[in-house]
Amino acid sequence: MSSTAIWWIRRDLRLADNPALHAALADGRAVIPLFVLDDRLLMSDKAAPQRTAFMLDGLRALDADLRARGGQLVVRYGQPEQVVPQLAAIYDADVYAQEDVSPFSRKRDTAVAQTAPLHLLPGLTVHPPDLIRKADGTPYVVFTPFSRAWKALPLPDRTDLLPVSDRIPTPDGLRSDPIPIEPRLTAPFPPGEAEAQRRLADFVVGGIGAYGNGRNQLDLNGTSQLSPYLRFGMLSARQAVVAALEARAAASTPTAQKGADAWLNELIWREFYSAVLYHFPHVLARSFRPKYDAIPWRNDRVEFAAWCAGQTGYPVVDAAMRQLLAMGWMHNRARMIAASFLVKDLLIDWRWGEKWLMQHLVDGDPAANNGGWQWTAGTGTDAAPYFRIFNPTTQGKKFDPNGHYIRRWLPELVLVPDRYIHEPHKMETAVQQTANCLIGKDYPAPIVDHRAARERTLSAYKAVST
DNA sequence: TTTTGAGTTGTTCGA
DNA sequence: GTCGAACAACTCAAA
Repeated sequence: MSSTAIWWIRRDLRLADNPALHAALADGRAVIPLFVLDDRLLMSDKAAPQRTAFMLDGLRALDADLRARGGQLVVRYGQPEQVVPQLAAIYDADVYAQEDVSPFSRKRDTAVAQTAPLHLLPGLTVHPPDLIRKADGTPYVVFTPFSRAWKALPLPDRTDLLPVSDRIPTPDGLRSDPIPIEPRLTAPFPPGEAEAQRRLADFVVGGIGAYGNGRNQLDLNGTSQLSPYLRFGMLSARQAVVAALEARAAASTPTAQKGADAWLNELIWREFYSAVLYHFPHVLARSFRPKYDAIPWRNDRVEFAAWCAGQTGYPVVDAAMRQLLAMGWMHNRARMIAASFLVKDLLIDWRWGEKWLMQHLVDGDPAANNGGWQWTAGTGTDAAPYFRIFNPTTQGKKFDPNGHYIRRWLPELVLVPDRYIHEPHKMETAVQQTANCLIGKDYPAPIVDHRAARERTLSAYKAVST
């Protein structure tokens, strides 16, 4: 056996609980921690500058962690199909990597495996996506039975988490290309494994107990905000699930138990949509259910631009879209409201919204993002019935009752009185002047009438669903 | 193979 | 203001 192995890093920017790194280190081998910067991904039309910047800074953090253990990160520009086999040949090294589910990754890995000894290991999800199947061998397409089957499999506990090695030696003399610098919105999500662990610990102590209801409230920080870290594997899915299970076991009140259960459920949704993409890769291009590809989308470019910019005249929708631009992240409830508005009020193809979010989300994950959009559009697995159309005003009143979320992201509405905060266009002229918010000038009137838009969508969907 | 119960996240209407 | 029913059937999972 060669004395060197390659740990090919993709979505596992961590040292702890890392099956690929663990396998590479077996038998005391030196390890080449390799990251290939692939222009096909960096320049893809679904790439996001914010996500790339988060990843690049995450690589810098990983490099520092490796150097503290006698190693270093090796970065190469190029295509893995060339870079990985070349390096493997030079060092006579086996290659270990965490298996991914996207069609791009699977095709790439199949190609690499032609010319390099590639070993794919689990870790993206707790249970490998092809493992959970119905009795007849076909994959689940409904969440609840999937989650039952998922929970029925052996679940990890703390002793299953792989430890970090003290020494991760890298052979001398390896060239590493410089990690590019991309401007990053600094505040919201400092990258790195240590930060991910801190946040997980904080959430388990301070947030998970109230997660059950708090996660839906737009004006609270009730979500875990761990998604960017899960996206790049700075936190492993297994670490998150262990934390959820432990929190559930330690819960002293029904509310706390409910909170832990709710978070575990969200993590299982992540596993579900990973499995859906694995088994049904066509969902990235088309509706899961083909009949919905016939919906006559209006695809009005002016309205799409208004949605992207947060200028629809529906405050909660606009706050959501501005939060996305400002943070590279959006509250989960806000994602549903904004998505429902695009698809069912504007009747714009869900793929347009899916792409826009991928272009801006730090946590943008093809499987979860696609699953969420197809759910909202009613075109996917276990999707919302098409007649379930969010009322943006009602949603705002319910989940942001005092307008704190709206005012945080829409400064032009700061002085609008509470009673108008969800419907600013109903202010009389005098109130507009007092609030320093003229409708049509400082803030738009609604670009569609919700009631009419709802009827329009119901008939469009009805026409294709029979 | 057939049957039966069930299915993330809502809204509107009318009593 | 609050409540239950209707929305519109359909597909899936499992017995």
